[in-house]
Order: sequence, then C-alpha cells, then structure tokens
Amino acid sequence: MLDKDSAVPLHTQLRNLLRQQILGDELAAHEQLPSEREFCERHGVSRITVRRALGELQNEGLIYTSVGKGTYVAVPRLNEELQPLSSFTEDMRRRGMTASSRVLEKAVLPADDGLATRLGVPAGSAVIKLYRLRLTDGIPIAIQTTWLPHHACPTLLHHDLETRSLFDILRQEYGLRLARGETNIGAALAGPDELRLLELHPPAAVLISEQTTFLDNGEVIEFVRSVFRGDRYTLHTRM
Amino acid sequence: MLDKDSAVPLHTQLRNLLRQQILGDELAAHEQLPSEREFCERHGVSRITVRRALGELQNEGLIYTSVGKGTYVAVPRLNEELQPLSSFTEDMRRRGMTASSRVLEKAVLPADDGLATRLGVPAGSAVIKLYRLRLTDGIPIAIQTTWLPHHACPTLLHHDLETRSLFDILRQEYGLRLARGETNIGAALAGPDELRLLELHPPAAVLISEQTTFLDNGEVIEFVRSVFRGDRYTLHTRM
DNA sequence: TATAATGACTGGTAATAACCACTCATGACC
DNA sequence: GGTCATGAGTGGTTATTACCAGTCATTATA
Repeated sequence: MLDKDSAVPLHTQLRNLLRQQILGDELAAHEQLPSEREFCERHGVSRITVRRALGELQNEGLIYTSVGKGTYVAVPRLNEELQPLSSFTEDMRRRGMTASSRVLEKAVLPADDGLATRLGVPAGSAVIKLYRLRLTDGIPIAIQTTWLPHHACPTLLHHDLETRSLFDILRQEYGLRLARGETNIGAALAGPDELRLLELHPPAAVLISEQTTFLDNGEVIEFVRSVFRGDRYTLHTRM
Repeated sequence: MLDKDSAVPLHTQLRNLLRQQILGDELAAHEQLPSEREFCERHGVSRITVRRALGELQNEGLIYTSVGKGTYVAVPRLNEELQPLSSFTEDMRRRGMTASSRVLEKAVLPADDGLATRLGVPAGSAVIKLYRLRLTDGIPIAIQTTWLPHHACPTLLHHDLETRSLFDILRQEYGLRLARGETNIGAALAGPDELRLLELHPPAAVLISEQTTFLDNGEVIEFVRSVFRGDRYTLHTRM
C-alpha cells in the first residue's frame, strides 16, 4: 500500500509498486491494466499522481497506452535491466564479473587545445589524467584513458581508484549529478602498445570508444577513451 | 505566442518555443529562466502546462533546475541533434551524406530457432530477410542483414527498398510505432566476403552491430546485423 | 558587529475538476 | 440482417488551488 506520510513521493511509490508487479511476472504481456480512474480509487490518490507513475513506466518501455482503449503491459525485455548511465565497474558488476584496475599513470596536467575543447575548459587549465588497464576476473579487457576537469574534483587522485568506481566517487564525494553521456564507437587494428597490454597477437581488432559524460547542467565532467579487446567484449546500448 | 485553439497541445507549443530560444542562442548558458509562475502569467497558461514543457526540456538536457533557486539553461551540446531512434538512412542524411542500398537478397523464409528467439516469434514462422550493401555517396560502408516478422509487414518487399528508408515504410505504410532499440557492438577482423564487398585489404577491422528494434508494446519489429568498415564509420550513441 | 529570525520566492508534490477525441458494445431503426 | 446513433468508458490536456522544503536577502536581536 502507499504511505501518504512517507518522504518518498506517492507517484514514485506507485511506480515502484507497479514496476515490481510487471517485472515479477504477476502481469502477463498485453494484459490490460486497471484504468487510471480505477487506480485513483484503489490507492486513494489523484489522477495526476497515477498519470505521473504510468508516464514514467511508459518511458521505461514497461507499458503502453492506447487512447479510448486502455493501458497495457508491454512485452518484457529479453535481458537484464540496464542503468541509464553506467561506468565500466558498474557495467561489469551487472554482468556478474569483478572489475579491477591497474593504474598505469595518474597526473594533473595543463589541457592542450583538443582536450580543452572536449572538456569545455580553457586551454592550459588543469586537468586530471587517469591511464588505467581495466581487467575483469583478472583478464585485461581494456585500456582506458580518462580526463576530468581538475576544478570539479580537485582531490580525486587521493581516493582509491583501483577498486572503487569513479562514478561512485564523483557522486558521493563531490555531489555531482551525472546526467548524460555521448559515445563514439569505432573499430581499428590493434597497435603495438595495445597488443602488449591486452595480450593479443597480431593482427587483432579492437573496439574504440570515446565517451563524454555530462552533468545535469550540461557541463562536461569526463572524457574517456577506451580501447577494448574485440574478441572479449561487446558494448551494449539502448536508445 | 501560444494558440489555445490549436490542435497541438499547449505544453508542446511552449516546449518548442523555449527549445527554439535555447538552441537559437537567445539565452546564454547558466542563464536563469523566468520562474514557473512567471511563465504562467506571461503565456496565460497553468503551472501544470509550464511544468510539463520544462520537464521535457529537462529530459532533453537543455535545462536544469535547483529547488529554491530556479531553472537554468544548460551548457549547449557540442554537436548536432540526434534523433532518439534512427535508421541508417536517417543517420546518413543527418551527416549530410546520401545513403543508398544495393539489395543483394530479399526473401520470405521460415525462422530458425535463434532468429525466432530474437524476433519473439514461433520457430518456423515466416520472416522477411533483407540482405543489403549500404553505400554513402557511392562508397560501400556496411553489409546489413535485416530480419522482420512477416505478419507485421506482409507486403514490405513490394515497396521501394533501394532509396526509401525502412523505418519510413514501417511507420507510414503500416502505422507501426517504433519505440526503442537495443544494440550490441563489437569489433572483429574482416572475413573474405566482407573484404570483397566492402573493398578492403587484409588485415582490416570491422565494426559489428546487432540491433533489435521494438514497438511501443515491446514486441520486436526488426533484428539487424550490420558489418561496418572500421576505417570509415563510427557509431554514435547517447545515454 | 555577529547572529538569528523573518519572509518572499523557488521548484516539487498533490487534490479536484472539467473537457476532448477516441473506442466499443448496445440497442434502435430501416 | 445490416446500418447507424447512443452512451459509457478510456487516455490526453488543462485550469485552479494548496502545501512543502529549500534558498537567500532583509531585518531584528543579542
């Protein structure tokens, strides 16, 4: 039941309740949900609250509506849930693997022109560089270079970067609200360094991803260039 | 100004108006917008309408809010606008290139087990197969194999698939509401067929994408396997 | 002067009410 | 029997009103 005195909003409570029912297979695909007005009566809330909860579920792709007919349960997803914005660590955890890092280099440097443009900071201003080898279950999977504007997280390099997720640190230690990411993805042949670090034999294909992550105010919080082993990793996106 | 008698909802009108102002650089980054209540007075609408318009802009990442302070313009995007769900044709058009196709094979076949699972149809049921070479400005860029459930678009192969976008046909001719897509992306070395069709010399890396597209009711409308030239194409996603 | 209380203002949540276009089964009519 | 009007029901849009917690400048107090 819904708790009117709870700090968590009613529409959030109702959304979670329904999501749980849908994901828990209590409702079959294409099954019709109660009407919005019926939800109002059942839970003693207004239609605005119900519509907000249903609207969010619709955005998640869990239900769909048809004017004049009703609201229905969508066909469930094949795979796991995917968080909207995730890091390598969180991605791996979701796949049931343990992610770790070996920090090859960490430094605070002045930004050159290209990097300054990508991070949206003045050329020459301080940026944090993090050059890491990423491993899952001990196997090298990717070479990752991360740049962050120094002013956004000045003490970042003092934290534990080998085991803790970078996103966790940014969210919890600096209260940053990560909102959006853009990624460019390409393929290339592995170069000498990549062959060595990723333990590959030539010729080998690598997946190259360049991701920019934004805060909710649109400012860039990080730029990441990742080189993945093509034979052991696939990226997954949802649009 | 907003038109109360228009068929297009007020919140949509207001959203478009504000989006135009923000994208048109009439408002600077981090500039404070009028308060919600002031928008109400200015445009003679209720706060629900204003909040809905602002909420959608916030989801788009164009503005951000802070309780007790106000609503602000986000830092503008670096690049072009990206439609949430697009096809190869639309993607190319956006990059200012002309997309075309050479249909190498088209057929209606019974689905084998793997394909039936991916399309969410019974094994053995009819599926449409479309095997195409995709070109931009005459240069081969990708080899694309598309499968669709036959019952969803039985007369698809009668339409012009060389120049017209598949998504256009699905939307306009069959009234299908495409809602969501999931993509797996990997890298590999090009095989013999790929080397020949994409006019590559070994060794060459290719980008492999497997996309599943869903309707708003969650059913699969297509499954596409694309093999891109690694040296001429990068995928772009937003999360 | 430094601190605390006040109050105006912000976005966030929620209830109530009304109308619209659309769907669909029912029943009246030809 | 087939057609058409009716009306109940559905999601979509919008207005009005109210309260909350957070922010911040102003004002009163110690």
